[in-house]
Amino acid sequence: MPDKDSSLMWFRRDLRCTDNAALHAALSGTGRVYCVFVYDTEILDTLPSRSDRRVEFIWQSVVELDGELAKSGGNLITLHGPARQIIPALALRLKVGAVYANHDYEPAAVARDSAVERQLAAAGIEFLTRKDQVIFEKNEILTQGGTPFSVFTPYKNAWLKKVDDFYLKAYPVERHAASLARASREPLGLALADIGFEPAGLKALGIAGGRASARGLFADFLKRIDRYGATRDFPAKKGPSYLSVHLRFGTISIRELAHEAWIRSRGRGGEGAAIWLSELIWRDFYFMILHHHPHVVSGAFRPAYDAIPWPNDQALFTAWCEGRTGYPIVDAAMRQLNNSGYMHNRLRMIAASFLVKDLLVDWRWGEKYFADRLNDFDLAANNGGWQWAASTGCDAQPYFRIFNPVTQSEKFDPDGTFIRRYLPELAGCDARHIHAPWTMTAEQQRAAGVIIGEDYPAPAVEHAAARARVLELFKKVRQ
DNA sequence: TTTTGAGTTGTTCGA
DNA sequence: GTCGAACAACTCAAA
Repeated sequence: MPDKDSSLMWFRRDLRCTDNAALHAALSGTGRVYCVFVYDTEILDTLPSRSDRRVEFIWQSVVELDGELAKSGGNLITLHGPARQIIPALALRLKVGAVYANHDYEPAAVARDSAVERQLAAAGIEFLTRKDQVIFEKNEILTQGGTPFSVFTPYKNAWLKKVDDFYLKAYPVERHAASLARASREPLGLALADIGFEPAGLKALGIAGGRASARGLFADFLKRIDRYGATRDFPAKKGPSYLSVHLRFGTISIRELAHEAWIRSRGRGGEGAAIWLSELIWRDFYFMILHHHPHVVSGAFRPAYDAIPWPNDQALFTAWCEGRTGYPIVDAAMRQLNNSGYMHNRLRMIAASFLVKDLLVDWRWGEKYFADRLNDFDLAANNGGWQWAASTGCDAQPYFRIFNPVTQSEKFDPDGTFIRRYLPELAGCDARHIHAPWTMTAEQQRAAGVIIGEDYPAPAVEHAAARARVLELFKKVRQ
């Protein structure tokens, strides 16, 4: 029989023991609380490589989390296998009365949690879940008609109207930490090799999992948050918070970030904080969209757009993936992604727009490529971003709004600093030509030390012609 | 129910 | 170089 006096906290994408809703709920009960993290093979088996930056990040965060729990006398049971079987089995073995976890909104996770809940229920064990990774979820922000929003701005206005200290306050986990229970660590140790993965070089990239790293990034960002609005669009500048990967795995709490941004946004000079808060609201928005419209995982938010006959030229797609389209801003962006697992937000828009509207490749190909490589990959945000860029999503940009990769480059990397960082072959180009190096004369190319077509590719497509082609493609669907 | 105003991030053209 | 309009109509949200 389950022991009503103990429970199990199941960590997933909430790898911290401060300000954690489900952990707080578990510790607020009467009994002992065991903690577990499962390296879920149903997820890990889908990864393209055994050397994955996300897995290394999770591993580092898990090790840190175990250390934090140990300070209060607990520890983290770490297991490897299919979570939907492991969690019910562990709950039975520990004889707990309840399993606690935080909500996950991805369709596959929802299905997994339903399966776990059914198995637990059959054994008389409760499965208790909490909202944790967003400020407002599901149906908390609705139109006056009681329906979910599908346009961002009115959603954001309603969000800002509703938010207050109550929704932004931290869950005081520390107060109850004495209830943490210690469990034997068998059968799995804590090494990355134990789950069949190798280090992926995070340290060399200056990335580290865990809450301490997240806190450091946040403190640094707060020093420049006032300038966020003016700097965020320039990939060569240190504008963004770089917290996305930490938000993805929950090594920092969204409440902690949103609370600080909200307070500052209402103060003097709070414009930067207000813009950043908007980005956090976008995050809530896309989780809400995914909850209400799970079909976006496989197709367009507006199904009519699934009829677009994308030519899907494999060679063009490969050139895009490898950063050799001949458009420097696109190629530099893709090499940043390939080298580091990160891509600046402005560049995500430029690269996505280019793949879809210049190379005429199905947005889902690009979505998948990003999903496999982004350290901060999140299904809801990545899907929303791609559908926005492809003009197939809710509140997407209009189909005729097509980024010009040269204009964008001139505007947001005016002196070519970012391009030179990732395309050393173009380092000798002057700021006037680096955005469109094919416009250099043969003599200029020799002077710059780069021959177009040899040292750096000629443009894969001509933008003006590509623009006309994609407008035609959309025209067919609209008729 | 009907009407009205508005909509993340742009580009191009012509004056 | 700078500016406004057109792009092309549509859907959403609120009055």
